[in-house]
Amino acid sequence: MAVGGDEAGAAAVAADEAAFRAYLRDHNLPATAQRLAIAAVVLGTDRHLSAEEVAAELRARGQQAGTATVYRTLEVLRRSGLVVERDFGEGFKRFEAARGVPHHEHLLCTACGRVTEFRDERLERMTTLLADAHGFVRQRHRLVIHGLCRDCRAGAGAPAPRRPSLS
Amino acid sequence: MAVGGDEAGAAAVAADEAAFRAYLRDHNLPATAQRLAIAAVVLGTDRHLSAEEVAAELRARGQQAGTATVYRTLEVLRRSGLVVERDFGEGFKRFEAARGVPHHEHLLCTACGRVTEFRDERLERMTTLLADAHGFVRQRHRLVIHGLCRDCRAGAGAPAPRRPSLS
DNA sequence: ATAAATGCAAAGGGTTTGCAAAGGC
DNA sequence: GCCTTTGCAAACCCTTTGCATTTAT
Repeated sequence: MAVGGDEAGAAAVAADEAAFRAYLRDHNLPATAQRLAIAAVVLGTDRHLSAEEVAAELRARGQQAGTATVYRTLEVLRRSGLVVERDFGEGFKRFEAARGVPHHEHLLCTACGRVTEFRDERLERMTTLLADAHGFVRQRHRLVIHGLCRDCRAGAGAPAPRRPSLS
Repeated sequence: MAVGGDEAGAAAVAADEAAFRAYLRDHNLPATAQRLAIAAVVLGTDRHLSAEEVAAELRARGQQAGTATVYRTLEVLRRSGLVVERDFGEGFKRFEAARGVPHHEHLLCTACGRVTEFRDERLERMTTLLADAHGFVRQRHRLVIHGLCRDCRAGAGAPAPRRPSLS
């Protein structure tokens, strides 16, 4: 199962990888082969990968890194702002290339696990109003809609596998 | 730190506890002292308690129960429909008395951890439309707004403790 | 009396950490 | 060469499970 390739704009990926190198340099952090490999995996896909999936993809590329290194590097990527950590209540975390997107919501297919993103201004405004109505000053919010994606809705009889193709 | 008391309508709590006894009877499950004590704690508060907090409150009431029993009973309560399980991405789960509320959103104070609930019909409809716009059939959704509650907004200089009073 | 729940402790999954060895800069 | 990272394994947290004992009915 190869991750990456032309899923995400090749140019954008290259730019993100360069930004990560710059971040490492600016913070006097060694640019090790493992760090760059892990960054390439996470920044090179549109998917929301778990730590375990990142490690598996590294292995698939013949670039293996220890579990601890994977977690530590994901934390560095998170601090750099290039990667965002997500928790969909699955019992583990997922990591997503930030791509400079300010904020977006998630649609999660309950059959195949596919994650789709979207952005909606009205929702943005509405959450501010809702918070205000209850005496809160809104800082951020998080919406996840669970449902059936187009594909799974069609083949309702035989639900798609939990690990979908990369579309 | 005493949980319960008059936070939730005393009558409603009594009704829920009776409903739990009925559930146990109907399913041929023994109504043990531990089960009733745990039910009393969770059903008797409006707060969203973690398993550990439930155990602590039991101890505070001199009614102690083993960790495994707490988890097992929380699962029984969940299956009975009287309690709902929540995951706020804190690394553990919280349990909330269902109170027959169909669905609601959460406001989470980032300073003191207080959880406030609210319901909004427009949001309900909007999520259906949003899902539809992306080819999904909406099943359910989950919105958490993070922000500062009224109290923490006021005393901004000295953030309130992570474990707030039961107000 | 019987079948189930309890409690303890051990196992479990995901994640973090301590420390000797390896490797950037 | 100095300082950081790596990798392994142990530790960690929350939760679940196995099993002998206790308990509700």
